[in-house]
Amino acid sequence: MAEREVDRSVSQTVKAQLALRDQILSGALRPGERISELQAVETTGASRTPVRMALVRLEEEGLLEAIPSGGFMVKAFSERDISDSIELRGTLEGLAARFAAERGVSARELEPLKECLAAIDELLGQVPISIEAFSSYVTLNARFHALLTELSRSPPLVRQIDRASALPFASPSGFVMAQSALPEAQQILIIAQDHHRVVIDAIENREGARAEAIMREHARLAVRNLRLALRNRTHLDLLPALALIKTATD
Amino acid sequence: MAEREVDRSVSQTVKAQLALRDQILSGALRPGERISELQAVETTGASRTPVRMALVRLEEEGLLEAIPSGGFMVKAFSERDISDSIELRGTLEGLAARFAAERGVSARELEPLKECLAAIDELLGQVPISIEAFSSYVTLNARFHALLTELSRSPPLVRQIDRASALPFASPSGFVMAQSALPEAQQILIIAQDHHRVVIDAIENREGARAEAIMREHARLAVRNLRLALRNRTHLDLLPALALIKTATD
DNA sequence: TGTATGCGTTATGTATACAATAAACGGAGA
DNA sequence: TCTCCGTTTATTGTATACATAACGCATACA
Repeated sequence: MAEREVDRSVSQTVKAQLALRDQILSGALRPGERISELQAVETTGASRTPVRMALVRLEEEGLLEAIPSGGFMVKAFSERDISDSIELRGTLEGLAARFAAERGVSARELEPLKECLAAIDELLGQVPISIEAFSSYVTLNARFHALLTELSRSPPLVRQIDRASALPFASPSGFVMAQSALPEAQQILIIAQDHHRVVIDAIENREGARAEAIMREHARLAVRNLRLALRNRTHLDLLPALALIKTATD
Repeated sequence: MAEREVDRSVSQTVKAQLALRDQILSGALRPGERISELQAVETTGASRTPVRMALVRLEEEGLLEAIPSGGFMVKAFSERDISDSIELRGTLEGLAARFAAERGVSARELEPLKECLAAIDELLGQVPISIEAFSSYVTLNARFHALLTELSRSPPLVRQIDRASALPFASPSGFVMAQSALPEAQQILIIAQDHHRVVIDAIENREGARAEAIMREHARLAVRNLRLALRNRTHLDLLPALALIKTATD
């Protein structure tokens, strides 16, 4: 046996999955590129079995695509794939918000969301917003969306929203990051924050339709601004942007 | 090596996945039950590696749940999980219908859908509907929904809808089957068929909002009737019903 | 010169052996 | 008799060997 350094604190499968995801998101593996198992074994430090398990998981996650003749390749996404994914996610979050409103949420359950809201308000108070504050915003925003999703009390829906977020740009953190280069960034964040406030209000008042509508609008804002960001920075390759997101959210 | 009968026409992984799914859907493996790899190896005829791959895929599919200490168990679903999944699916199909309407669909692309429609009309002409005709209906209905989904021209959305259908009752075939025991079954099918007709019309006339609304209504009909079916047959355990569906759709 | 065929190389699919961990059982002590 | 701890056993996680199929290259023939 090769003197492989084995880290026992985490399973080899998980280790391999994280390592490979990193490689994909960082652009080390380019879209369309075939992934060699042996190469993956070398770069991840795991052996072939866990590597294969990781590859299967990443395929189900949507980052990889099975090649009919065998093996996997990194999936390539068009701009439209990504904007569709954002809208898709918004639709699901809309459903979650409606469920929350219709099923009722206690004041106690809304507390953490309001804390998020307040924390974001504080960040947005700074003009102009610093890069560190922006990074905090990304984290808080992701937390807000996760908490909101949970309010639906619907495990299948929560699961589906998690899956829909696999495409990184579809995540709330993702689109926000894409906008960060724009001078209008702060205005966008202020509008998004208003959406957050409205959805909470709608849920408190048990207005399901309103809660749903605002989340869908929230996603449409994201799509519009993704388009804007891509237009303003024509050189912005999606993949490096993904790497940026990863750094910011970790 | 044991004299294992190896079927080379299909990969062992796929074979194991199909076999295990059958076991879950047929009720041979009950919800909450832990799946033993060794047992799965015996029942599927594949060896441990492909069995494990199949287990990972089924987990991602939502039929299995990973046990923290290792291994997998069959996931259990509440009635609400299932009705939520149906509504979830309806929401996604609504988005697909809207995309189709907004993005435009040629008459040629609508042709197969209209053929489906006509074939279903013919089946519904019989009063009362026979069990064989009902079985054909289930197949045609599933085909209609699949074709409709494709019209969205959005790979991420198609993928997500496929995933949402993993919970068998969430599939159009599923809920229909659950209703089959009811005397009102035929009336329900007639209403559903009307929905199908309306969504085609809306797409043809590029009325995105109307196309979306009718698909969501379609799902709500399904939820109402699932509830009704479950109430009328209190002894109806969900799992045996799944077995019924499987038989009908194969 | 272009194409087709065959062989060799390489990578994937599969099987199984080994290691490590968690559960179950039994025994001993309070 | 109940509880706690140790041992045993079973099951999962990992590694690797083997089989098989695909790809590429080279050579020969048209």
